[in-house]
Amino acid sequence: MSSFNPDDTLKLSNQLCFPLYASGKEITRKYKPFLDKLGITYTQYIVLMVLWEKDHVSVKEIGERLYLDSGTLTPLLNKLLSKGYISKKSLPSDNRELIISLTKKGLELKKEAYAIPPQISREVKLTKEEAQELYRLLYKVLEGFKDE
Amino acid sequence: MSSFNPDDTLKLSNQLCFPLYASGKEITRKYKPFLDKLGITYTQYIVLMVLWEKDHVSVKEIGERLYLDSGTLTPLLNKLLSKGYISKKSLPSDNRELIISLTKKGLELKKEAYAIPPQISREVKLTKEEAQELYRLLYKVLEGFKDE
DNA sequence: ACTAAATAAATTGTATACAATCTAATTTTT
DNA sequence: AAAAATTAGATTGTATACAATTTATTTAGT
Repeated sequence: MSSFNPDDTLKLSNQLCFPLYASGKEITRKYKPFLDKLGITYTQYIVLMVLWEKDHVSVKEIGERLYLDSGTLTPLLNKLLSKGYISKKSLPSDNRELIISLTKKGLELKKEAYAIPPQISREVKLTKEEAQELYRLLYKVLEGFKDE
Repeated sequence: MSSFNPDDTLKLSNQLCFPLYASGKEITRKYKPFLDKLGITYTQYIVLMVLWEKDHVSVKEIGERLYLDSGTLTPLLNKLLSKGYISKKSLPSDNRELIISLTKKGLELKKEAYAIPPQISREVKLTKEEAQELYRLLYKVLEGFKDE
């Protein structure tokens, strides 16, 4: 019978946080070789994914979708702007809001991105059922964080 | 019957990568208020966790354990050094290796860290079974990445 | 023993992240 | 309507991350 040892709670192997942190970091690293070919980073890629799904959105909405704040998004959007993938214009009805839109070049990049997700999936060694369960649990964690 | 639409693969909601990335980011953010009280960051905390579990390890071993490279660890270890939590000395049998050890202050910090994991667990709205399954799946992802 | 290859950290350069603060614009209160 | 509160982005400062390169040391091959 093993009794409770407070030391155990501080072992990496007993923490959910560490594998979450590490797998998040490692999976984005897996994207790098593919995204390098497109000349964008992972964070730039997910910003474009938001826009590919729904064009003309505010910085605030992008941030809410991706859990990123303006300190990250402002310089990142400037990079996407200078690369010619997006354009900015302020919302006439509320000049505080900055609306981000895809340029033709930004929209065309989507075609090149199609091939990436299946290649990443292949590197994730999970069955379809496991991947679905992981997906469900991760969103449950994320949703749970929103409350407090 | 819905036919396959290549657009769907590029939706955030269809990607495992995004919730991995986001939950990793968000859970470390949850640690911040607790770690602020100790005056350390999340990455510094997991480096200390490695040392609390096994003292006197090389930079390389810390990096392997945490999936971090020297570009991240070197400046971070210098911060822990200047805060007085660790000491450095090179391995006599191989001067390339830098051995990191806890100071008394670094060891004592462990007592203050005990209380943190249970408080984070409380914010993760998963049942014990779900948390275990998530843990298993995340490590399966991480292990799968090691191969290639 | 001597050179080539390999290894461990440090360094350099680029790109996030995010808290905290600031600024401008809009809304709410009074 | 004027003042106060709120909101959206931008800015500032600190701390990761990591690829690529460099340096010092060690090991392997001849």
